[in-house]
Amino acid sequence: MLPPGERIVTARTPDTVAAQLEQLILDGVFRPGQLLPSERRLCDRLDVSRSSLREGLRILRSKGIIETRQGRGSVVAQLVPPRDDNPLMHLFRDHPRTLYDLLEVRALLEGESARLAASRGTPTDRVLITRRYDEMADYVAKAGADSIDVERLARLDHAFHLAICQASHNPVLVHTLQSLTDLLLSSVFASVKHLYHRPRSREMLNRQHARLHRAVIEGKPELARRVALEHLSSIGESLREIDAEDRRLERSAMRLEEWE
Amino acid sequence: MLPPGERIVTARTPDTVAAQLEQLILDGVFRPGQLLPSERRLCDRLDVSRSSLREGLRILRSKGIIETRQGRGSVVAQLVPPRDDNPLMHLFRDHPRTLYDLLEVRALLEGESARLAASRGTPTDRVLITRRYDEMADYVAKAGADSIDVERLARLDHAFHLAICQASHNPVLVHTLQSLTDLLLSSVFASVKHLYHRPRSREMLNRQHARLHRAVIEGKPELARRVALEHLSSIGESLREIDAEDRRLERSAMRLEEWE
DNA sequence: TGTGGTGCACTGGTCTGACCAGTTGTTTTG
DNA sequence: CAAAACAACTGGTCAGACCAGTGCACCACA
Repeated sequence: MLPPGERIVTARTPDTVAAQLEQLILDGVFRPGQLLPSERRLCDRLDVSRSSLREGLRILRSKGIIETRQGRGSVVAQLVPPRDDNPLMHLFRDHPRTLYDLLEVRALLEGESARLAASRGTPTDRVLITRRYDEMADYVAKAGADSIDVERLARLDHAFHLAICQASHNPVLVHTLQSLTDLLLSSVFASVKHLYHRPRSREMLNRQHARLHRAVIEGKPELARRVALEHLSSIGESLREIDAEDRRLERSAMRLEEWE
Repeated sequence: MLPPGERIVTARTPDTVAAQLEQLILDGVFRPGQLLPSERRLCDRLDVSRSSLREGLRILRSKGIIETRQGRGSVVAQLVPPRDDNPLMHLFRDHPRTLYDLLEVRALLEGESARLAASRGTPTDRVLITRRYDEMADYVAKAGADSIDVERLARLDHAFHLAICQASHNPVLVHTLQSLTDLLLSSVFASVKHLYHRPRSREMLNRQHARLHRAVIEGKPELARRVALEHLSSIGESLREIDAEDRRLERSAMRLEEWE
């Protein structure tokens, strides 16, 4: 019996081809700028068909490891593809205030996304949005107030908002909002978790989600936008409150340390 | 548009296959979680050999856009960002329709940025904005209509908008807008250039810049926002005109009905 | 003695058709 | 009725052919 979720799969030929060539490049056998052997030669050498070899090369090409020109051959790329560590991460480290700037931008985008979803959303979109909403509402209703799995709730919450955004039918909007959300979660997930822990905040979120869901489903663009804006701005306020409390705790902890 | 220094090369079959399938996914013809038609069927439909089609699928697979299992088929991936770098960046490139989605989001952000600049901008901000505006206006006035260096004008234009955005005092907004602008310029710089080449568009841009500048400097947030929105939407219209004039409607050949 | 054209031997790009190997639903069989 | 066998898909791989660019050696002409 195989472990659930994990699936043993025989390594595909193109993947092993790519891995072997990558290793050769790492080992310095093929150096940057150097011309690789021709495809036919590589087939012989690695003992695979040309189709599989070509798919393997395709993998390396889309990683930016080699560059290919017809009639010429494939060369090992000179530059390592640029890394994308997000410059905003640094901002968060040094300036907590950035969190509220982030919420400001997210509010703008969430608002527009809700507005577009209400005006452009297809029946299919509405079914999906409602499904996400029900999953979230059901979980909140069924789980006792104490036994709530905050991580799971956060995922359901996120899925709901994502469904709305996708109904806007603007991939750029989806992507931009997604990356801001990732940024938010990766930097201050701990704070966001507190939102779900406090009964008062949780009830507020529930009410707002219900209103947002209704506005979108009933096709009321301006209302949807306004509700989304309020939603985000009250999240901001709650985070401010939590922040203020944390500070108080921190101060008292510091005072405690001084005496120990 | 190709990155500078890149040769113009006839589009390879697997690349166009990947681009076509990406477009269909973006259009919602194939939705996340859905099973794609089988490779043989896709070959027939796209009129390419199975080898080329498979290389095309390989491209999508290495971008994380589809997942494939032997004997089962290929499904559109559920999760959008499984990768460390921005996978959708690839998806956006070379898809003309996405351009207008991009402009839609940019309009939203530019509008808010102008509004905030008008309401939060400090005297220093206004001096800087005015300086950028004057540089741009002076250049347009001095240069004869024929002898305009479009690249330089585009830089001045961009600097003006950036100054306004920075006056919003929201680093997240600056960063988000900046990255969308980069995406825009790197993908369709050629089209954008045309805007400056046409006297009619250029005069329109000048007028709108003047009005935007005035609204921000005089501290009229709502006016500034509205002017910025109009600015972006008329850019969109002009690009649509250029696109329509320029060429090829053949892209709409493949649409939903054919796949059902 | 250059020098420009021409051809050939490479390179990758694409197509065809065959067979192997998993998956899944149906049919047969105990 | 359940389990085994089958059939009809799916993707995975292979071999061989031909097309299309590239670059170099060679040769004829100035």
